[in-house]
Amino acid sequence: MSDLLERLRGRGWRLTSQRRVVAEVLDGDHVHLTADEVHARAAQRLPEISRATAYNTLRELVSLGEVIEVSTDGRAKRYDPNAHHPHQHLVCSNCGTIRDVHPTGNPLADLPAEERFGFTVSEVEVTYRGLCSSCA
Amino acid sequence: MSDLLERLRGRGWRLTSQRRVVAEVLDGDHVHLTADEVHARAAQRLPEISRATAYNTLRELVSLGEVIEVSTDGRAKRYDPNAHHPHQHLVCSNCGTIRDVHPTGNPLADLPAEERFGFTVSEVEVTYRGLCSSCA
DNA sequence: TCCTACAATGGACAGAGTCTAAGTCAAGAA
DNA sequence: TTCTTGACTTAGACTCTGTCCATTGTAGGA
Repeated sequence: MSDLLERLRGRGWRLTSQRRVVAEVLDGDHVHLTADEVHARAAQRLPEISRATAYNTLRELVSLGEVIEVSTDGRAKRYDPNAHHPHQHLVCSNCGTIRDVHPTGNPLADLPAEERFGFTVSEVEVTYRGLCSSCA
Repeated sequence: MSDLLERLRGRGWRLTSQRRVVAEVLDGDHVHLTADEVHARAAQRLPEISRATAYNTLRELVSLGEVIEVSTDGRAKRYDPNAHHPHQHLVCSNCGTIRDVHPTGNPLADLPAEERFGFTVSEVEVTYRGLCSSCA
């Protein structure tokens, strides 16, 4: 994630302390925080940061392709910094824990032409659900 | 869908006019209405029906396994009455149109044991995204 | 150092969904 | 048929998530 800031600067992103802490909070594997969680953690380091700024920064990171927006439960969207390694998600139906997973196969190839209804299909999103070891 | 009411009665569901119109509204293929759309259509037939009742009835139909809850866009959840025929969804990224599709293959088998992190995986949800013929 | 365009703030607002207290009614009992 | 009662419905307040806007602040170039 440290090179994220480099990449952003390279794209002409104005680097502010707020944007820096938001980017820092989104560092690591299997990170899937909600916007409010991102804001709360950012506020631990930079108490003045506003909710709107957290939301704005997340939206920009998503549109820059640096972070993926995931909504696995119809509640708050979650933000996944693992945007440069294609993956899918495994979600615990009980506690909501999310893990990044890498299934084999290519689900796009599994959708026959007669099942495409004239759509130009470009993306597939797969969500596995079940119980994690703690909840089982 | 007409036998849905039979099944519900068989389960001891108290059959009210409100529940009947909600069930009737959810009839057909490729039906993916939001809760508010369900309420609006139900209200055309039964003007007094309240929003809370529409929400309650949908929640019950979901927990009875008669209707599937789908959230393809992080906005309002949609309700899919096609619960007894396993299928996945194809969504237009532009206009939001949803179609039921039937991919070949078994995505559950594509998740190797070492990628399951101790989870008991029971379900897979696949969402194909792209542009429909009108939006392309 | 100074400027200024871009970013941050905070509070109002909006959409989706839940909750509650009070009123109503379906369906079994008599 | 009428009565009774617990389940169902209602309206509106409330919560949660997210967006918008007018104002204030500041990063970074000249």
